[in-house]
Amino acid sequence: MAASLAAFPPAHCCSALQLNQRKVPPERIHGCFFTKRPFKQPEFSPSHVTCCSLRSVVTLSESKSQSTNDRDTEVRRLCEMGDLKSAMELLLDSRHSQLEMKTLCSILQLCADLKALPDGAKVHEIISASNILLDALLGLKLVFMYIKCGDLRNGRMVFDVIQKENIFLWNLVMNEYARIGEYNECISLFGQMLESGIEANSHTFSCILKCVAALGSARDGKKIHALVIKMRFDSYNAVENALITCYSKCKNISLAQVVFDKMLDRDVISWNSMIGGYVSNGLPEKGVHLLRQMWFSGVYMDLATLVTVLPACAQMCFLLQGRVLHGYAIKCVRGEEITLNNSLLSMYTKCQDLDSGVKIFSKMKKKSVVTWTAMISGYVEGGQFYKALRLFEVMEEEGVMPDLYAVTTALHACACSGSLEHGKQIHDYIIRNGLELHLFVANALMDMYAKCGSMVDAESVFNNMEEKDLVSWNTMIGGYSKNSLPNEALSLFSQMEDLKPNSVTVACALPACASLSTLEKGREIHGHILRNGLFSDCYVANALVDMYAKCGALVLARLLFDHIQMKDLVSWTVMIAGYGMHGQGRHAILLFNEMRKSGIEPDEVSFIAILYACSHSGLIDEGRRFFHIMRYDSKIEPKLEHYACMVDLLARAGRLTKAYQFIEKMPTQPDSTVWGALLCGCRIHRDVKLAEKVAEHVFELEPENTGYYILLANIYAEAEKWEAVKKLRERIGRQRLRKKPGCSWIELKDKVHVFFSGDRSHQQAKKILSFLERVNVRMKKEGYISNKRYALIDLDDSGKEEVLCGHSERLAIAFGILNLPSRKPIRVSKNLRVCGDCHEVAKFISKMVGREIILRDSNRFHQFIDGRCSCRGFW
DNA sequence: TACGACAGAC
Repeated sequence: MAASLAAFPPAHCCSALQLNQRKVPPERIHGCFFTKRPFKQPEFSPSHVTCCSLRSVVTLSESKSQSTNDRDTEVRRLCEMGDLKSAMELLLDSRHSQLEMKTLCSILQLCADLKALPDGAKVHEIISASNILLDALLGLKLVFMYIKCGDLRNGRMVFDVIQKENIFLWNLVMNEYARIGEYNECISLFGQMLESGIEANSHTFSCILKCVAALGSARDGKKIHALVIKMRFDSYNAVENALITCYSKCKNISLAQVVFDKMLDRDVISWNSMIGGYVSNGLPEKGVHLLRQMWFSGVYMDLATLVTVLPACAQMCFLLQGRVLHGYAIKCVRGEEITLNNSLLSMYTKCQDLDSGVKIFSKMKKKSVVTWTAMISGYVEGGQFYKALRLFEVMEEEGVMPDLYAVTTALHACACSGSLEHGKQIHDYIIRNGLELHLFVANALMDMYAKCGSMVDAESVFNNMEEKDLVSWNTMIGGYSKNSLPNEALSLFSQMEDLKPNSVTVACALPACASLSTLEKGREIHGHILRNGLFSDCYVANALVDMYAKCGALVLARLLFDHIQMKDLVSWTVMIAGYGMHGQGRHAILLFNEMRKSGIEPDEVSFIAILYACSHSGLIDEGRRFFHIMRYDSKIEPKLEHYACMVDLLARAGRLTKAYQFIEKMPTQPDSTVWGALLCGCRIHRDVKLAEKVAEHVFELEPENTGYYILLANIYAEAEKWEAVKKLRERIGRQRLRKKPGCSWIELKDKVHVFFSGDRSHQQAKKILSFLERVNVRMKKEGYISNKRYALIDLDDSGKEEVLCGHSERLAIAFGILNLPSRKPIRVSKNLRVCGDCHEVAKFISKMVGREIILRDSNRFHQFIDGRCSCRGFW
C-alpha cells in the first residue's frame, strides 16, 4: 500500500490539514450552488463520445448493404425493448456480416442490464471472431458487461489490452476491486492510472478513500487528502464525506472532525458520517450531541441517521432518547423496514428493555440473519441463555443460515451459561460450514471453551488458528488465569513476541502472578505498564494493586492504590481485601469507611472483603456491625459467602455454639463452605464432639473434598485420638480419595522452586536438611518442644519429627534463607493451610537469622518478624 | 455510465 501510494505525483503542500485552507470555487462566489464541478476539471462527456462513435459508424457503414443496415436497426430496436433473446438470434444470424459498433454496444449494454453473462460472452466471441477492432468504446462496453455480470477476471483481461483513456473505465474496474475487498489491487491501479496521465475525478477519490478506510491507515488517508485538495476536489460533498468516513475508520476522529467542521454545506450524509464516526470510535455521547446540532441546523434525519445513532443510545443506555427516535421513525421515516427494526430491537435489548425488543422481533414480517442475531444477543444480555440458544435453533429450522455474527453470538450464550455441550454442537456446525478459520469465530470459540472450563479445547482451537490477533492471546491468557492455570498463563504471556501486550493482556496476566505470588514476574509486568502508559486503565491499576497485595507487598499495593486517579468500587475492594488477608482488619475498616465517605456504595463483594478482614483480625463486634449495615443500610441480601464469613468470625473467636445456632437460623440451605468454617473453628478451639457433628454435614455436601477429611483427622490427631484417625483414614481409602499433596514454592531470580512434602529431590536437598537440623538443635536448646500433634501420623516421636522436618513450607523457607541476599524478605507460598508446627518454626527462624519471612497459605498471609507473626493466632 | 452515511459478534 505504502509503495503504491509513494508513486503518486507529489502533493506540493505536504500536509492535508495545511492544504485544507481551500479556495472557494468561483461558482460559489457567484452564488450558484448547483454546479459544484471545479474548473479545469476534465470530465467524460457522454454526448461527445456518442457524436464520435456515430461519426465512425457513418464512415464504417457507407460501404454496407441496405440489408445490414436494416438488421442493425432491428437488433437495436429489440435491445431497446429488452428482448435479448431475439436480439441474440438476429445477431447470430448476421455472423458473417459485420454489425455496426453502435449495435454491438447496445446488445452488450442489455446483457449487462440483464446480467446475462453467457450471452455477453457470446457477443465477445463474435467480436473476436469477426476481427472487429476493439476500440476504446467497444472495449469499455465489454469490460462494463463483464463487471456488471460479476466476471471480473474476463473484464480485467479485456481492460488490460484496450486503450485506457477513459476515467469511467478506470473507475469501473477500481470500484469492482474495492467492492470485492481487493483494496490493494484497487490502489495499485490508481497509481498506474495517475502515472499514465489520466486525471482522477470525484468518483475515483470516493473509491480510493473507501479502500484506504478499509485498510485503516490514517497516514495514507492524509496522502490522498492532500491529493484531493491539490486537485481541487475538496468542494465535492461525496469526496468530503468519504474523507470523514475514511479518517473515522482509520481511528483518527479529530481529522474527520476537521474535515466536517470546514465543510460549507453539509448534507445529511455528512452529518450521518460524522455521527457514525463518533459512535464507531467509542464516543457515543459526542454522536448524540451532534445529532442534536444536526436537528437544530435544520437537516432532517433519515433512515441512515437513525440506524447510526440508535447504537449510541444503546451503548449509553439512553432508553428515553431511543424511544423518542422510535417515535420519529414511525412518523417521519420511510425506507427499508428491516434495517431500522434491527437497530431498534438491538437498542431496546441493550437498554435492558427486553420486552420491547421481543415485541419488535415478533411483529417483524421480514427477518434477516441480523434480526435473529440481535434477538439472540438480547436474550443473552437479559440473562435468558436457554431462550437464546433455543432461538438459534429456531433460526436454523426456519432456514436462515447463521453467519459469523450469529455463531459468535450463540457461542457467547454458551460461554455465559457454561453450556459446554451446546458449545461443542455449535463448534461442529462451524466446522461443517467452514467458518472455523475466521478470526472472530475462533476467538469466540476459545472464549466459550475457557468460560466453560475446558482449556484443553481452547488450546486446540488456539493452536490451529492460521491468524491470531491480540484478542486471541488475551482470551487464552485470561482463560488460563481464570481456570487456575497460572503457570500456563504466564508461559503464554512470555511467548508473545510479535504482538505487544495491551491493557487487557496485562490485566489478564497479573492475576496469574497474584495467584502464584511471583513478585518478580509481577514487577516485570509493572515495568511494561509504566513504559506503555497503561496504569491509567482502571482494570490494570486494580489488577496491579491486587497482585502486590497477594504477593505480600502490602505497602507497595497501598502506594499504588493512592496513585489511582479514578478509584472505582473494585479498586477499594481489592485494597480492603488486601488488608484483610494480611490480618490488618483495622486498616481495612478505615478504608471501607473512607470509601463510603467518598460516595462509593459497597456491593456484595466489598462486604465479603470487609467481613473476611474482620474475621481474620478477630474483630467480632465490627464484623457483626458490617453484616447489619449490609442487610439494613445497603439492602443487600446476604449470600452464602457472607454467612460463611460470619460463621468464621464467630467460630474463630471461640463462640462455637453461637456459630452453630447462626447456621441453623440461616434462611437458605448452608453449603460446605459455611459448615467448613465452623469445622475450622472446632479445630482452633479443640471441640472434637462438635467437630464430628459438623463434619458429617460437610462430608454429605462435598464428599470428594479430601481437605475436610484431613481437617477432621487433624482435630483427632491434636486430641491424640489415634483410633479415630485410623478409622477416618480407612474411610478415605474406601472412598478412594487422595489427599491433595502439600506444596510450597519460592521465587529465586527468574525461577520458581517448588517443594513437596518430604521432597528430597531438590539439588540443594542436603544443604536444606542440614540447615533445618541446625535449627532443630537450636530450638531444642532454647526449650522449644516440637508440636508433634501436627504430624497426623501415629508414629513414634523421632519418626514424627522427621515428617515435620520435611513439610514443604519449611523446605522452601530454608531454601530461601540459604540462597536469597540477606536484605531480602523470604516470600513463600503454600497451596494448603500452613501447618501449626511449621508456623512455630517460621517464627523461630525469623528471630534466629533476623530475617523477615512472608508466608502465604491458601487462606491468608503470615508475616514473621523477630519471632512474631502478623496473624496473631487468627488463622 | 457511477461516488459518500447505516444494524448483529470475540
